[in-house]
Amino acid sequence: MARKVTSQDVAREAGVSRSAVSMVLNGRAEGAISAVNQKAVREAAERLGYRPNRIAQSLRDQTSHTIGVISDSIVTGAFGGPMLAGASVRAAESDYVLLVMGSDGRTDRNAEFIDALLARQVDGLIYAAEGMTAWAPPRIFRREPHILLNAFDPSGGSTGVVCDEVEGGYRATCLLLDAGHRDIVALTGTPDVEATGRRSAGHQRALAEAGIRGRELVCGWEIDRGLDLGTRVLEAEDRPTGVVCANDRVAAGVLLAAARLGLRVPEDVSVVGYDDDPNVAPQLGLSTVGIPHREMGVRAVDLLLGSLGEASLPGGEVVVPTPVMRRGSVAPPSR
Amino acid sequence: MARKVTSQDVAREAGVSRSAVSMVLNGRAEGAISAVNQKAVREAAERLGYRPNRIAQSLRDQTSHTIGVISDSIVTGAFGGPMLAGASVRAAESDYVLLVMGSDGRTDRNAEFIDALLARQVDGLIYAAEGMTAWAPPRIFRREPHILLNAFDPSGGSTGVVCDEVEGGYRATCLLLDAGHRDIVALTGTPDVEATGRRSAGHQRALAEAGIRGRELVCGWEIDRGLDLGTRVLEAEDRPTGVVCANDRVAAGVLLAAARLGLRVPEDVSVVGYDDDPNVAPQLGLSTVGIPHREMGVRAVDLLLGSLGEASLPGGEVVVPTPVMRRGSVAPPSR
DNA sequence: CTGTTAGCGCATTCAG
DNA sequence: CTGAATGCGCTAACAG
Repeated sequence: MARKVTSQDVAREAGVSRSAVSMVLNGRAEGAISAVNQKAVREAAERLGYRPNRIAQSLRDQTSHTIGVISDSIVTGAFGGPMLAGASVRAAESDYVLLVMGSDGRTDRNAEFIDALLARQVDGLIYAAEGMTAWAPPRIFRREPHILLNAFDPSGGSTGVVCDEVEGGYRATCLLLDAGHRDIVALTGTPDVEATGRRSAGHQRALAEAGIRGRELVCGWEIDRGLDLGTRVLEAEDRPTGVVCANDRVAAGVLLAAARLGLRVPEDVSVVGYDDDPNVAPQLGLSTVGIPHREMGVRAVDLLLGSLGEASLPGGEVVVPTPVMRRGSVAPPSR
Repeated sequence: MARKVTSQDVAREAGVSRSAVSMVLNGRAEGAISAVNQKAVREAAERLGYRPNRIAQSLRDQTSHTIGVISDSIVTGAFGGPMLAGASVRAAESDYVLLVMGSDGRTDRNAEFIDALLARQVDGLIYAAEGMTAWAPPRIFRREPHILLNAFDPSGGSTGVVCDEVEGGYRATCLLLDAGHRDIVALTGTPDVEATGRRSAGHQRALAEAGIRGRELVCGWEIDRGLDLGTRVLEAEDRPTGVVCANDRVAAGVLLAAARLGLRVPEDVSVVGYDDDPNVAPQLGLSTVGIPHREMGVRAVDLLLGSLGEASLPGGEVVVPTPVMRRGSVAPPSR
């Protein structure tokens, strides 16, 4: 921290007192400071490039205008970014700033991180996860205003902003159903991930409403798994007319499998992804269900900031809707 | 900021003065405070859960132990994350914390962000970019200790941490050359991106050393472009035996194209990617050149922190080497 | 209308 | 060995 200009400097330059400077610059001058002096203060501040020291303000006001973000994974994949961006921009709008600590996998360091954040007097805490996770906030975390982002408290005590995975699973399947498909295979993610079960529930509901039974195969999350299982499913006797995938990367794998087998998409088989992965879905023309990461980040900061004022958070899950993206990978079945 | 326990509270609890507390907790107690009192202080601090208020410390020490990170894009893609993670972890090691502001594309807000950061008395500034970019730091930025991450100052005045793109392009091509390929096509990125030219230079050098001429086709960065150009290149009369791609997504597109054309990889054609994209390359078994994002983040913080002490930054580019990843997508040519 | 004072929490003098 | 005093930069209350 180099030598900075203080309100004292401005006061001297303008020939007034420090409190006069403070009042003028904080809009508390009306009916208190003469117009000439107000002008003098403003000009002096401008000339000197005065910027109030927020550290000093924080100490005095007992509020740091700072939110601590902690995560063991946000900083790893493609989705943490937009979430952070949403949070950062929303925070900036309210003149807040994000203090970010990411351990990139070492969850054992979380306690240490929370400590560092609290020592810096953050006004609130966000725990953010890359993929939807159950996370039980430790007591030290719960004692501060806090919210979970893309995570939920299994005990339901803390509030978590998540997207509507059940509805998402439902909508993904409807993409196929609405086009007339009756023979559908779902390539699901791994059961260790919470979202897998929820999407599956939505999927089953959609199937039930249509009065048909589908097949679910545990696949995983990566493109090579999509290639493997996609190949197996598409070269079988009972080849389905539509495939819903765990995510867009898996769907890309299925596209690859179809290509190798000489099958056209969507003429011979329709494919639906999940995530609306910005690196995959638009380029491949994948119909998919999006996860509004950015919006979730905005929402979390919104709620957290709100809870700083009065309304305390209700607990449980705040559900953000999942948008359906219709692109070219779905068509009516040919048989 | 809820009611917090202060050093005053600890002093009262331990029955000593505030200065005694300060000395004990800062290791300045030897030969100054009696052992009994030292113990009393430590226990009282523990019991009360005392955590020194870093805002107050900052005000006093004139150093916030905080680094401002600003970016218009880091928060968007898959690579900003690891960079941030490296930076965050390295900073934490030195008891620093990252204040992150990402505009997610709105570069016009940078000035506003820098202001917010400076008002918070950050000790240093990092400008981070998702993909290597030229960025001329504004004066207000240059006045503080600063460094660019995955970016460089066209004027060379400021220091930027970048990876060795020329060498990367060289190595990518060598992957093919070393396997015996003599008929190579390069699918390059768009010329607006600095990395494109650098990789191309390395590519040409490798070709020249091998005494052969290759073909370069401007392709772009997305999987659909790889599919398009891959198809065109692979179905042509003069089909090459090896293809080097702008990145792993393009390579995935080429793989798709090969599959559709009934060509096997690597038997019929070898493919090399770039980036070592964690979502693509390992799963597809892509031989590729990695970009050490995490390491770059570490390096930037390292240098910045170092420059806070004494040694000022040299200016120009600090180049981090690019690792070669050999996987299964390259084999000797069949003809 | 303006200037002075006090105190946010801390670490460092300097007297005792 | 310890306690009181000082100042970091700011704003609100209060006295002039």
